[in-house]
Amino acid sequence: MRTKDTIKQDALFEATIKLVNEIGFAASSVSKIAKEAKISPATIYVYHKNKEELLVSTYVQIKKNMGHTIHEYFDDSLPLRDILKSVWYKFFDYIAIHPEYFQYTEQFANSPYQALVNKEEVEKYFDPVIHVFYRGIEQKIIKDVSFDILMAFFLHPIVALSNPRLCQDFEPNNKNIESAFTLAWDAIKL
Amino acid sequence: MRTKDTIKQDALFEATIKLVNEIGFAASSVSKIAKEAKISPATIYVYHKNKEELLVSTYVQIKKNMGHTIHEYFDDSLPLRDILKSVWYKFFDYIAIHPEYFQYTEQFANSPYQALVNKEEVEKYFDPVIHVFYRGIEQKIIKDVSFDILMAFFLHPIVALSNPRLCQDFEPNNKNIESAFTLAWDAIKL
Amino acid sequence: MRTKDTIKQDALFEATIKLVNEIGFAASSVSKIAKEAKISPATIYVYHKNKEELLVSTYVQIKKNMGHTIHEYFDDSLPLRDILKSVWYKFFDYIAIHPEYFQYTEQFANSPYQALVNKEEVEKYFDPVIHVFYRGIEQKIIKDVSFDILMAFFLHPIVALSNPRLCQDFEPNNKNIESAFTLAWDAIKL
Amino acid sequence: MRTKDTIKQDALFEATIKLVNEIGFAASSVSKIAKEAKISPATIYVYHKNKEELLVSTYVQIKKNMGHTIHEYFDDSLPLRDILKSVWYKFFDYIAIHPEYFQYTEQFANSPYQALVNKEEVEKYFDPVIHVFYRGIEQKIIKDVSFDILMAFFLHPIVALSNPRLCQDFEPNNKNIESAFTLAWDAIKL
DNA sequence: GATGAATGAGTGTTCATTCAT
DNA sequence: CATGAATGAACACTCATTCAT
Repeated sequence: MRTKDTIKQDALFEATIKLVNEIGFAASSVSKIAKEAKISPATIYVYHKNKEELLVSTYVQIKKNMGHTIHEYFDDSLPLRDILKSVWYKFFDYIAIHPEYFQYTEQFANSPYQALVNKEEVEKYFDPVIHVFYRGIEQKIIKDVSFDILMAFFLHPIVALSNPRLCQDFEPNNKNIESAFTLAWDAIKL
Repeated sequence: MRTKDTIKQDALFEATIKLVNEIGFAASSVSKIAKEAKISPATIYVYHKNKEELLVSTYVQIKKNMGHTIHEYFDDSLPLRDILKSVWYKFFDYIAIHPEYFQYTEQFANSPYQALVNKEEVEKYFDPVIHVFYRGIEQKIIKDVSFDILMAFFLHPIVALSNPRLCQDFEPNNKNIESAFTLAWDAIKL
Repeated sequence: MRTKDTIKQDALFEATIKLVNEIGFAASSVSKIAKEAKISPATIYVYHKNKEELLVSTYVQIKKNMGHTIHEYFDDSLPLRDILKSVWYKFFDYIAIHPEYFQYTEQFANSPYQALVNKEEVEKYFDPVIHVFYRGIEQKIIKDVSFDILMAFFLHPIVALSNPRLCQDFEPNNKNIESAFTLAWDAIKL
Repeated sequence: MRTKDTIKQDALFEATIKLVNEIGFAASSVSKIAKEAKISPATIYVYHKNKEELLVSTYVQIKKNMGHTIHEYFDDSLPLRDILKSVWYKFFDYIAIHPEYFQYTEQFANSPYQALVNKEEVEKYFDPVIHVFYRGIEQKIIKDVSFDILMAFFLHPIVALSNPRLCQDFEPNNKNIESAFTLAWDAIKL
C-alpha cells in the first residue's frame, strides 16, 4: 500500500524542518527527528540512505516547491520591471506563508551539508527568473554587470530582510516591501 | 607557578578558526580543536569556561579586529559618498587579507552560538560607520528608509559577494568592487 | 525488532551490586559497570534513563525483594514477641543469604543517591512489620516511645551487627542472634 | 613562620568538612575544596600527600576531638549506670554542638576511604568508655555478651537517632534523649 | 612555601547506524 | 515494511596530580 508510505514520508519531511528550526542542525539527531515524526529511527533508513541524504533531500524538496511557487502566473510578456517586481513580491509572499521552509533553507545553506547538493538541479527550478536578468542586460534595461553582482542586490537583500536575526526591525508589509524594491531596482537598472 | 602562555592562546584562536572553516561548527569538537592547536583538550578549559565561550570569544575578537581595521584612517569630513566608498573598499580589503576570519564570522553568524553574543558590544565596534548612514538620511543624500533596508543593500551585498559559496564567479578585483559599489550607491542614494 | 533481553537486564543488576560493593559508589562508573555486565555502556541507557536511575532502581528492587522475603510465612496471630523474634531471624537470614544485596543497600543509604528514592514506595514493602510495633504500643506490650526510637533499638542493631565493618567480631550464628534478640526485646518491651 | 600555616591548615580542615557535607564525598574534588578554603589546589599537596590522606586525616582529627570531648569530666568512681548516662548525654551534646563534624564522620564511615584509617589509633581515643563496659560485665551489672552486641544497643542507636536521614522525627531534647537511654539501659543491663 | 598552568585519564551521556524479529 | 534493541565511537567536560616559577 502506498498511502501509508506517503504519510510517513510527509511526517518525516515536516518533522525534520520543525526540529532543525527549533534546535539547529547540530543538535537534530536522527532519533530526535524520528521521535518528532512519531516513527522509529530505523524507519528513517527505509526512506533515506543516511542522515545526510535526509537533510539534503529535504532541502531540495523545499527549493523545488519554492521555485514552482515563484513562477506561478509568471508572465514573460510584461515589462521587465513589472516581472521583477512581481517576483520580488512572490518571494516575500512565499516566505510569509512558509517561514519554516525559508528558515530551514537558510540554516541548511550555512551548514556543511550544502556542499552535497546538486546545485544545477536546484538552479534549474529558478531558470525562468534567471533568464529575465540576462534579457534585461541585452535590452540595456539592466546594468551590464556579472550575474553574481545582480543577485547580490536583488536576491540577497530579500534573504537578509526576511531573516529576523539579521533584520529585526524590518516588518514585511506592502509598504516596506515596495520601498525596498525601489532600492533593488535603482541598484540594478541602467 | 607558570604564567599563562600567550602562544598557546594564539594557537587556540587560530586553530579554532581553521577547523571551523574546514569542517564546520557542528563537527568541530573540543578535542579536534585541541589537537589542531597542539594542546591538551583540558588546557582549553584553562583559557575558556566551555566550548561555547571559546567559540563566542573567538567571534567577538574577530569582530573587534574587523571594526578597528574598517575604521583606520576613517575621515568623517569627506563627502558622504567618499566615506562609504572608502568603507566599501576597506571591507573587501579586510576580507581579502583575512578570508579565514571572514569565513568564521559567516559560519558563526548562522550557528546556534550567535544567540549568545552580546550584540551591543559587537555593534559598538562599527558605530562610526553606522552613524554615517543616519547622517546621510538627515542631509537628504540617502533614501529615508529603515536602517535594515539600507544594510540589505550595502552590507549584505558585500557579505554575499565575498562568500565564495554564494558567488563563485565574483572576483574581488578593483574593477568589480568598483562596479558593485555603483549598484550599492544607486540603491541607497536619494 | 529485537526484544529486550532479560539476561542482559539481570546481568546489569548483579554487576551494579557487585561493583558498588567492591569499589564503592563513587568509583563505580557507568563504563566499569557495563564492562562487569559484559554489555556496552550505551546499552545501559536502553534500560535506564541515566546512572542515577540505574542505581536507584537497583536499590528499590532489592528493598522490594527484602520486604517480600521478610514477610514470608508472616503470622499476625502469634504472640507479639514471637512475631518480632521471627522477623528478627528473617532479617539475619536474608542478610546471610544475600550479603551482597544488604551491603549494596547500606552503601546506597549513605550515598547522595538515597535522596532520590520514593520513600513511601519502599516503606510500603515493610508495612506489616511496622504495624506490629504500633499494635504492641496499643496493647501496652511495647514501650510508648516514638517509632524512631523503637527502630533505633530493633532495626539499627540488626544493621550494625550485620555490617562487618562495624562489627567484625559478631558471628551471626543462632546463639548470637538469639542473645542479641534478648537485648532488643529488653529494650523495647514495657 | 608557623601562624600562616596553621591558618591555612584550619581553613582546609573546615572547608573539607563543609564541602563534603554539602555535596558528598564523590563530588568533593580537590580543586573545589581548595576554592572553598581559598587556597590553591597545589597548596593542598604541601600539607597532604594526596586527596585520600586529606580526607582520612580530617576524619581522624574529628574522632580525636570527639573522644576528648566525650571524656571531659569523666568520673570513673560514679555508679556504672550514671557513667554511661553521662556518656550518653555527652554524645548527643557533641553532635548538637558539632553537627557538621558528626555528619562528616557518618559520610566518611560509609565511604571507601574508611578502609584506610588506622582503627587502633581512633579506638584508643575512646578507651576509657570502652573499659566501662568490660567492667560492667565483670561486675555482673551488664549482660555478658560480646562487645559488638553491646555497641549495637548503645552506640549505634545514638548514631541512628542523630542521623536526620534515618530518624526525621526524633527531636534530640532532654526528654527524648532520656527516654531513649531507658531503652539502651534496659537492653544492656543484666 | 605557595601558586596557577597544564595534562592524561577518566567521567556520564548521545550519536548514527545496524541487527534481529 | 517497520521496529526497538544494541553498540563502537565520539562528545563536552572534570579529575587528581605535577610542573615551573
